[in-house]
Parts: sequence; C-alpha cells; structure tokens
Amino acid sequence: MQLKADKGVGRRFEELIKLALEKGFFASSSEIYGDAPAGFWDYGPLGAAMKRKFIELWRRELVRRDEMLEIDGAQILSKSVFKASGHLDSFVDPIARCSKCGAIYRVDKLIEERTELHIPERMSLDEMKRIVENNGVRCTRCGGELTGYSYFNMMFRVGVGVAEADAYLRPETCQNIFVDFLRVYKTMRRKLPFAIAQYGKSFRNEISPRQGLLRMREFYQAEIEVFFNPDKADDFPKANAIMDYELRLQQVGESEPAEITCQDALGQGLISSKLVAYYLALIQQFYEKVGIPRERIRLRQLGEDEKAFYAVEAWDLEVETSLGWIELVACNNRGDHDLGGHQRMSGHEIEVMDDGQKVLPHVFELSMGVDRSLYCILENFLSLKNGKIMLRLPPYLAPVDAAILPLVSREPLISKALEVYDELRRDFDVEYDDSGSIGRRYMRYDEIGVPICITIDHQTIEDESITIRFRDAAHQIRIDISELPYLLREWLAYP
RNA sequence: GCGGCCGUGGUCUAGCCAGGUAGGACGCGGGGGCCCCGGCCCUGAGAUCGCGGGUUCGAAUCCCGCCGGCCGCACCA
Repeated sequence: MQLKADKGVGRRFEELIKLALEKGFFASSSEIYGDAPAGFWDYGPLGAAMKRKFIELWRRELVRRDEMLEIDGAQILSKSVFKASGHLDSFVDPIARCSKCGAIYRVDKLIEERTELHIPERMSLDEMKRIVENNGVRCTRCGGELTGYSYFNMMFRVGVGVAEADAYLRPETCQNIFVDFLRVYKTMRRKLPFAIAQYGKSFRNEISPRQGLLRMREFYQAEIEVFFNPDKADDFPKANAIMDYELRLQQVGESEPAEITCQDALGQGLISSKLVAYYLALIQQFYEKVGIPRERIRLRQLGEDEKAFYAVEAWDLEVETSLGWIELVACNNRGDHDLGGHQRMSGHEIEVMDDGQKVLPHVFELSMGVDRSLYCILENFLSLKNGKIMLRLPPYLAPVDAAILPLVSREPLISKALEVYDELRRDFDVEYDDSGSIGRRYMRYDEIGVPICITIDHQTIEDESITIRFRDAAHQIRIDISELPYLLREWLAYP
C-alpha cells in the first residue's frame, strides 16, 4: 500500500498517515490483495478505540443532552425507500461514452465546458443528447462521437434472495429514521419536537475516492433528525439557553465567518427559526468540546447551486485543516421532503397530532461524517515539536487511557506493576509495558496520545505510592495507589 | 473518469536509466544495562520488490495490462 504524499498535501497529512499506519489507527482495507478497490478503510485497534470514544462524546453532548432517541437500522433497504426519498432519480450523474476511445464524460459538465450553456439539474438525458448533437460537442481527447447516454447512480445495488430483488445499500443512514419514524413516534410516547439519532455505516459508489478517510465508499455517519411542526419552529423554549451563544456563520457570498449571537442571527433573518439556531449552536458546541479551536470552526451557508436535492436550507459545519476547510456536518432543513415522500409512496399516513392539529412533521438534520471528524481531530492534535510526534488528544478521546510502567524491568517492580494493571484493566483502557528504558516508553505513549503514565518505582514497594506522569507538560506527581481509580476517572472525565 | 508523477520488510528508503545472490536506517522480538523522558551493548525475526502476463539462460530492474496512491481537472457528504 502506498499512501505517501508526493507533493501538494502538507507535511501534517503525510505525518498523520504515517503514524496511522505505524501505530494501527487505520489502513486501507484488503491491502494484502492487489485488487483491493479504493475507498475502503479498516480501523486498527487504536482507531477503533478512538472512534468508540468519539461516538460516546456524540451521545453525551447531543443524544443524551437533547433527550434524543437512538436507533440502529438495517443497511440494506428496499428500492421503494429510495424511490420515495428521491435517491433513485436524483442521486445520479448523467454520463456518456466516447464511441471511439471509450472515455467517459459527465455529459452536463462537458456541455457547459464546451458551449457555455448552463445545464439545469433536472434536464433530461434526451435534451442533453440533442444539445450535444446540435452543438457538435465531441470527445475532448480523440474527437469521437458520444454514445451510450445513461445515468450513473451513486448507490450500490444489491440482489436480495434467490430472485435477487433490487435493493440498495443506504447512501445515508437517515432513511431508516424516516421509515421507522411512525413506529418510534407511536411507541416512545414523544411529542413534537423531538429527535431520532443513529450511528452507522453508509455507502456511496464514489467516482474517485481520495485522501484517506476524507472521501470513502463505505463510511460512518452519526445522524440526527429533528422532527418539528413547521408552524411552531419559533415556539421553542429550549433555544432560550443559547440566545447569547456566538455562532461562527459564513453567509453565501462571504469569504470569512463572522461571530454572531443566535439572537442577532435570528433577528437579521440569517437563520430560519429558533429551532434551527438551537441545533446549529449544539453542533458547534460539540466540536468545541472535541477540542477544535473556535477559529478553525465555521458554519458555512450553502447557496442554491450547492445544496443537496432534498434541502431547503443548508449549513455545513466545517473545520480547517492543512488540507483546507473540511465539511464535517451537513445541517439541512429537509422540510417535508422525506416524510412526505414516504407517506405518498407507502400509503401510510405519517401525519401526527400536535396540539389537537394534524401535521406532517418537517425535519432538520445534523448529518455528521464520523471518519472525517476523526481525521480532523487527529490532525488538529498532532504535534511535531523538535522531531518528536505527540498526539495531544483530550483524555476522553485518547485510544488508551493510561500506561502502567515499572520504572525498570526488574522484580519486584514488575509484579507490582502487573498487580496495578490487573486492578484497573476492566474499568479502564490501560496497557502494561516493561520493554526498553522508561524515557523510550514515555515517548511511545506520547506518540499515540496516551494522557497518563503510571510509573511503579522502588518507593512504591516501600509505601504504596506511585508516580503519575502527564503527557502534555511531562510533569509528575506522586499519589497513593488507593486513590488511583478515583483520580483516573477525574482526569479522564468529559469537560 | 482524464492528465502528470509514483508503488521495494511495520515505516522511510538504496538498487531500476546501462537485467545476474534485495542493502541500510528507524521500528519490532529476546537478553544485558537503566532510580524518570526515545541516542548504550549483544542478538534475532521480518520483503517471492502492488497484482498478472510477456521478453530473456536469468527480471525489483525492460515491455504490456490491471489495481492502488498523491497532485491537477471534474465531482461529491
């Protein structure tokens, strides 16, 4: 497997990929086979541990904080689901092939490049074909004629059962939430507005996956769908708590984000409702808790030409890295697109009672890319001071909580250290290590972001006290062994 | 998908142009040393050189195809 960047991408990207491969954060999937397709990645032990902790923070700061309901749905969904959602018709690119050399083109883009005509999203294939013929658009490489007009759908189709009935791997996790909405609503005794959350895999047949975890064909999403009565999006008392909170909004046409309180953003009509303002605040606060500096976070408003086909209002939460601003969370007001579509397609009435009035709920979503977030976190906390690599991860996101180290690898220090290790390992992610000099081991754990080293030395044998060495400042304190579980919990606690 | 560059132990790389036993560094294992921040000593393991075919007595090296990577273009969450 080759991952080294030859040029262009920054040293930070390069160092991070190297660290990921060496230490087991992530690597490309099936790498021992030559035919492994691009865009699939496996998390190693450290990456998997970190992802677990990141999701736990998501549950803490969003799901539990806002009393959301979390579900876990199937990844293969029927054709009807995607007919209703619009993905079968709209999640596509029009393509055509050169009859001579076989090059494949995005027809709409080729026309725009050649003729300066603007091709709207919804133009039919036949119309595009006519424009190609009338304007003499041909293959840019060999001048051959275009043929084989068709749509390339980004969804993976699968055949279910012996009849191989058409079904699809979900291209976004949220369709489960929409098709399950009625049962969840009926069984969980909730009133509008409320949210359903889900963390899991999504699949998209990307044309050119690239840049490691940033664009994959199989990836994790953590999605939140807030269901609300569109007439009452401003009747939302929870928003009172965030009115003075400053969002970093970048409006269409601006090149820099501006800090503006939710109150003012609402007053100026930048945000459609208190409900939307509240959830934008929640998601920005989440990334601040992750530890990303405020100035590297922005909520960028999407223009008409950028929005997904289902969105009526869209903000992207983006984080700045050495590769530029990376989109981590799509915050879309999906209106009644989804529940309306499923209501029509399935024939089930999805309207619910709200204050004695029947309403089809609207949806505001926070659709988070988990793998991308992990990349941004790793890059943000990667420190490259004097040739030494250190991951300054917040303790609650570190893949290993603490390392337990005998000062020298000799008895009785070894036995004592193993005793401490046995005591802690069911409650904490701890590692024991006695190989090499103590300095070497400290560096080894700095490199993978372990916040705390517990060192057993000769004094431990005399009085049951141990040395605690903290990663970031490399300073040490001495505590009694009996205080260890309690203090560890405190040091590893969420902010 | 197009174009440019590239693919050698876990990582980085020498060797490729001028075919002839795959070398080094770091890392890793074992042993020693070590009373606190990777630099010491001894020792060991680990690569059919991305995959497949061809040329050749002989291919990491030359040729072809494929797969993969980075960048640019075009896209996308």
